[in-house]
Amino acid sequence: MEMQKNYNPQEFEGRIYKDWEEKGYFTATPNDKKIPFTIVIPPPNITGQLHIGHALDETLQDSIIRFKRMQGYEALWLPGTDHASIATEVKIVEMLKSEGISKEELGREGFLKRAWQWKEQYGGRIVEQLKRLGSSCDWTKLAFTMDERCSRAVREVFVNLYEKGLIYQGSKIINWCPCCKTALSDAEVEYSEEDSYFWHIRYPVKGEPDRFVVVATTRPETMFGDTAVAVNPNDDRYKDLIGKTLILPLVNKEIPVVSDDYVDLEFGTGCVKITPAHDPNDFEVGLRHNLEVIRVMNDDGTMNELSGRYNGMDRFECRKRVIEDLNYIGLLEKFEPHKHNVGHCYRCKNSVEPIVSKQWFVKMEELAKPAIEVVKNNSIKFTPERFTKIYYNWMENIKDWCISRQLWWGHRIPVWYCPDCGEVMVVKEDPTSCRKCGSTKIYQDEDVLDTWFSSALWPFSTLGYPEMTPELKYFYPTDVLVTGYDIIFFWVARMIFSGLEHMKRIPFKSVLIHGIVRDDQGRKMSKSLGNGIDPLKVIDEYGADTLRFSLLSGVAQGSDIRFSKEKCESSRNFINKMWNASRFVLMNAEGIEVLPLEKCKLNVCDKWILSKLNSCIKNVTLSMEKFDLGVALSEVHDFMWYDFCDWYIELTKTALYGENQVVKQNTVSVLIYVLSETLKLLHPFIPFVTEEIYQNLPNTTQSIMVSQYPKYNTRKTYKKDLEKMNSVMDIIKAVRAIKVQTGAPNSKKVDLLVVTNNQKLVKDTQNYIQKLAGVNEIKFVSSKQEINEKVVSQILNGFEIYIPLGELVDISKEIERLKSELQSVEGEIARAEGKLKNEGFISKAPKNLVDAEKQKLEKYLGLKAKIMLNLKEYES
RNA sequence: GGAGGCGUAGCCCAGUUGGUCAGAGCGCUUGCUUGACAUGCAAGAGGUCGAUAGUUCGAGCCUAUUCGUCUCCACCA
Repeated sequence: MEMQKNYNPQEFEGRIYKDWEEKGYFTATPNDKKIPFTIVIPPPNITGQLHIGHALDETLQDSIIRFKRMQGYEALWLPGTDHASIATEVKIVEMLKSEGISKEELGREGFLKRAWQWKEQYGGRIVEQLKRLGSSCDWTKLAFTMDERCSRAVREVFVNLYEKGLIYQGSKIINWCPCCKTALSDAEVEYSEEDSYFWHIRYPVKGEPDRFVVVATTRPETMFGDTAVAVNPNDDRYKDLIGKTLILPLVNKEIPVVSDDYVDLEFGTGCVKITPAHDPNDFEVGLRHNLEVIRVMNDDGTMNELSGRYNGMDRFECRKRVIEDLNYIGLLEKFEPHKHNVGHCYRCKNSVEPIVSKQWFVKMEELAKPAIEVVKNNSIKFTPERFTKIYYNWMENIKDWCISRQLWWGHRIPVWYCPDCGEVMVVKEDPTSCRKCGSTKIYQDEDVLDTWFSSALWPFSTLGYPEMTPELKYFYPTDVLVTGYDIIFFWVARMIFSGLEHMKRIPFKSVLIHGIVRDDQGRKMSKSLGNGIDPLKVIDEYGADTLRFSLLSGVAQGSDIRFSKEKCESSRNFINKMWNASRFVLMNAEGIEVLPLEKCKLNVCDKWILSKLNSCIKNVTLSMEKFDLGVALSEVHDFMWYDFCDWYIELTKTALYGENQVVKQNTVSVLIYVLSETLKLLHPFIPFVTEEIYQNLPNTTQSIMVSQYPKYNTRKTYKKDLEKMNSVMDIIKAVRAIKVQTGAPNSKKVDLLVVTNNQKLVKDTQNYIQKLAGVNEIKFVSSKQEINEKVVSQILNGFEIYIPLGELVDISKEIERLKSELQSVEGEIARAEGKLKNEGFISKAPKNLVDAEKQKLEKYLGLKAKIMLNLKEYES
């Protein structure tokens, strides 16, 4: 099979993926002879399609799972999608709106029908996109957070927690989104600083004309819900007011003045209006003082009948009107600009209202303790480690989790009420009648669960929980969870306490945190900026491997990465380089029987590249084990390009273009071996192209996907040959440099005079020196003095090389170079001497270091002498 | 208010436990169609590692302070 000149991914990526899939390579089954390695995918939301951030997440996971699979683990990457309750519902409502329908018009049943259609469409699309990325997911286990399996798990968990008293219903202050008309958990609120005003309002004191208490507020529209004004008990200004009664303006309601430590003397006026129904702190104050909780706002953000004449008005309109009216009646003392943080719904971005509402909660205190413990005792490790602090911070200050949502798309809360006898049934199977009185009029709770309630169970619900299936037994706990730092609270933390509570075991051993993908200017990708990158377009243009390479190259754990066209291009260039190197190897291997390495006679170059390969394997494996994929990738990249292509391939040309068939066969065999091993190292990162090339190698019998990952072998490091080749390479580089610096034409071949006591090495490798450095004839001389003509020189470690000037034109440049070299050598000498003169260094530094320094000094002194000698000669 | 990240070549970033680590890529300069590759090859230029002080025989790496920048958490009405 003929390889094309340039790498062209479109030709093979689709075909290869299909082939893998058909052969069943992605499927993992419990196997006692193998060790399991499991990753569950962070299920993408079915709200739309995959973005570049997903591509990063999936590429990391796929690379890890492919690595482990090749290492011989029973590697399972379990795929799936998330119903994303509120996010999807928002999208569907938008879609309906464009059709001119509201969700209420459609009704719950009709709405859910549309939602499932949506799920089919977008869920399917996401799966296709994952496949195009090359994801080696076990599709036979594809899950969805609302499928039968996961729903059963949700039901089981809810009932268990309820029966333990860890789920309860209560009226508390929650975050309410008036736009989505649902409660939100604390984590679902995003705060941002906004310019507003601090309004100072006079509340008249009852029975004392012209006396006012001035309260400062940012939310005057909630004043109708005020049930007290609080002052600090130690505030001398207001001591006499405590216990008195105030008249709430505009509605002329009587409210007391209470004292509470919560009030800060320094802030505002020192008097705080207390609105228990609309502020979390006020709610607490209200509890302490037994205050009435008066809710003045409707679910949609309009004012209700308790707000008097403002009834029905939107909250912001009401704020404006209240201020105007207070001003009109002279009760607005003043207002000043004020910046404060306002909470917004993480889905629709509208500002949320703290509101008292009856909701379902999970009691967190007991669940959090063991979840903290498993991280403290290292059962679960965060990479990078600094995220453990963020985790502790959240877990240690956690409040009860509001899990009910006033939405339709999601897991409906498994609670049934009996209107006849008031029985509440929390059960695993849908009941048809009241278990107490037998009434059939029972009805189910209208609300659904927070979408994260089901995601929290993902590592075990997908494997069969509550049933102890063979899969659950074998693959749980999973090994690594790969995700962005943005969902540590939403998801990672909740999976940890859920796993511990329901499985009695951690859900995963380590958490690999990555950052977000930014654009080429370092900006976050966003719809408003329009700077989003569609991974599919990148695949269309460059291929999936290039996309993957770009995402992985330079990923440092936990930090954000930039994505740019330049990056894509340099990734593609690398793959193209590798492609062509392979093409070279294959062209030369044609018609030659490839020998196993053991039967090859290895020369110094072969041993050198094998040693380099060996240490590359060691380093790459080490980095992979640490999930440091960026480092691992750059390690193979460097080996492939700088060692294999730039040096080894060039070195083999003397053999390949020579006449000796045995040497040729040996060389081809080594080339094939090294290439094949390198392809394996690269396969987890760029699976398609490595497979395509691998299939073209002679003697390939299987897919590279299921081949064995290269292993480090101490016997395959040839230390002496490494040293020899370093010398040879030094000589070649020196000759090249001299030629360039003296302005010799590239095509011009030069003679080379060498002073050395290691003539054998030069003789053994003279073919390479001649070919790679453009050298004509190599002669040995005993010393510089023996040379009669004008030469340019280079002093190396153990070698002095001289090139007769001949027609080489410009030696002034060489003099310049020598001078600057002299300068740096003198610098080194000064540094070494300084160190060695330092008593502290001699006595306290390790001995080998001191010795090394002494040797260095000697070496540089010798170098200096020779450089000066040469300089003197040129200048004469 | 609390916590954390980052600040190294023109740009974007690597630098494991302090001692050949001052590095890669892109860009730049010079020269090359050298029988795999111009998506390439060869040779170069370019940085007092944000600032200051300290610990140490020795600091990009440790400590303190400071400046700049970004992020997360809390949310004093």
